[in-house]
Amino acid sequence: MSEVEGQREHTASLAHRVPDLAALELLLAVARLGSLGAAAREVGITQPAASSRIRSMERQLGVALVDRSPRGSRLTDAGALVTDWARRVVEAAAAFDAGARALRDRRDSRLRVAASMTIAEYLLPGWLLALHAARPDTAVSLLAGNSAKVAELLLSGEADLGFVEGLSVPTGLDSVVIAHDRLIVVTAPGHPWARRRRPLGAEELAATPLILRERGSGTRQVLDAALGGLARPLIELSSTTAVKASAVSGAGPSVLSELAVGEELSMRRLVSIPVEDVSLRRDLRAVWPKGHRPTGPARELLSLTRG
Amino acid sequence: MSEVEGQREHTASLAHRVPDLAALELLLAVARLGSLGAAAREVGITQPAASSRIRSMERQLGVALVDRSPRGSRLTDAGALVTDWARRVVEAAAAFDAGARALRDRRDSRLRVAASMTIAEYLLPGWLLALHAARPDTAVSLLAGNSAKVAELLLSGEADLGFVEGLSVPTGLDSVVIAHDRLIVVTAPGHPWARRRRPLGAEELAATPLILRERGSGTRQVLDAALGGLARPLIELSSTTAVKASAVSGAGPSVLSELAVGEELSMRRLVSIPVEDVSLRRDLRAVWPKGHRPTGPARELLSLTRG
DNA sequence: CCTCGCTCATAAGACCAGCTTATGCCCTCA
DNA sequence: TGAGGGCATAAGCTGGTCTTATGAGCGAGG
Repeated sequence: MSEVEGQREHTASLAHRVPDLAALELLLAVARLGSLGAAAREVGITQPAASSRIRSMERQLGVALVDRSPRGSRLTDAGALVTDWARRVVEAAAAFDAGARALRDRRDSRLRVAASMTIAEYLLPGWLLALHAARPDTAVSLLAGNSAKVAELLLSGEADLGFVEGLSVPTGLDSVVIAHDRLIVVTAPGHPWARRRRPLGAEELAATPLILRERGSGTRQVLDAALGGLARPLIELSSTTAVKASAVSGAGPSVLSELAVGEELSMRRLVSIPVEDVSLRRDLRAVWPKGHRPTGPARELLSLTRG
Repeated sequence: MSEVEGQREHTASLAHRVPDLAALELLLAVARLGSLGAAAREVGITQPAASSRIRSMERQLGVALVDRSPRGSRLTDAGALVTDWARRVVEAAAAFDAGARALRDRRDSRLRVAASMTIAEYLLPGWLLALHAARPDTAVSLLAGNSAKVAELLLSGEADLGFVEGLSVPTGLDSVVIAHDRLIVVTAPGHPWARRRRPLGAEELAATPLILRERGSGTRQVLDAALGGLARPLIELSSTTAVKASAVSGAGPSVLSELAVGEELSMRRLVSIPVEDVSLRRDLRAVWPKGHRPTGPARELLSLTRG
């Protein structure tokens, strides 16, 4: 039966083929410390547990990862590669954790951040990790919403620092531009546009039905403004995620923040279509109540975002 | 040691705070399908199992993720954010899986790829995912080594397509440049260089002891060539990973491929120091035995890498 | 030369997390 | 008003993973 099982590999989910996070962290510890036992101590398990965990990982992957010797363990070549790929997974998990933590500690945190969706999704976890590295004892809480909501939270004193993307700064707030974002036209690699030689024109873009966020979203506002209110929806979806999934599946072209599609582009699940004559840049701004310059942890976070 | 180690007191490891991959995949399925039951069917478990898994995830994170109603489940605002962060983790896991799979199927694969370490670590998993999307039935195997090893594998017929980074093309091979890589100078954010106004000059770089890979590595070769063989090592380490860890911990400045430090830069664990008068670009090339133009799956993979 | 100290491996048993099956309630739609 | 889809709860089982206890290889130092 177990040979038949091999055929089902396609259907088995990732979770069955990828070691769990604890195992990946253990592998990183082994790589760094050069010994199973030392790695075991670091992650708080016994040496036999570590030995068995690494061994079952090697079985699962079908590759020898470490060279064990009576005076330590070193990574094999394959192990070095696997460790590096594992590090990416662990880093993504650390970002997840930083975000989730901020989301949970809604109440009594020292630094309460309000951010628009795109920024909260794609940039904030990284900033939080950096902040944690610089000031480990700063507890951050996160509230997400659109620009109006961010302004409201700041003005009512429920948030200390805000981040918005969009064309204008809400009244009553001071701001500084911390980065730029560009909306880009994307399609699945199979779409005819993916093979175009010449950039897309504004009229052609406006004339083509697109997969879009709903009216009122920041992304949609910028696009409508750039095209003069003309964007034709093929489908309207209520989350960036849903829009991406739809575009990846080949339903049609879409316009999305470049922040949102970085991974998809680098993995070639989506391709970017050059556009001319359309300005799809927008500013990302940090904002705070007029006159109340950020201080303390807010200032610290702000300084981290200006890279 | 990393300072993270010091504060292990109540900071349980990531694995205890981040749901496992199966749970994250389930969450993605719920987001996509709008129902716990449907998501459960998709990932091959029963509805109560899914319900309980999501619930324990909400407990673990301390945040409500889905609004359950008698006619389905929708993500809460926080749930939408968490789902997006979860997607990053799952994508990293997918890249891990693609790489590991290629590493395992060393033998009878239809496409045998030989790649230098940097490319194998940072670029290949993404390409493999893209290839898998385009040609799901292509089995790929991966052999990693330095340029000479790649050339040897190609010439002896043990590999169909190779990827190398470096200054020259091994003899006997044809090549095409598929991308460029740049070596960049990085330090921990606390280093004095991080606050420089003016770019670093070549002499200053050559005069400063750096954290480096060992002599003979591709990275080191390029740096030595650019500086005229003058690079002064502060520490010499045998893996990119070790160099990065050392730089992050603040041991000193280092010179690394921008491919290797993307995450560190975006998370601000490292900062990039501008340099002038030094050419640290290098070509990344696909290579194959002279005369034998890639065909079939090799050609397919090649076309994916030229984005 | 022997013993200590480090390494890793193996075996046996305990434990706990998560699954399945079996139900029940709620809501909507025909 | 009954059918169907949606979610929650309860009880029991299974399996993986941990721990403790032990053995064996290798190197350094008295």
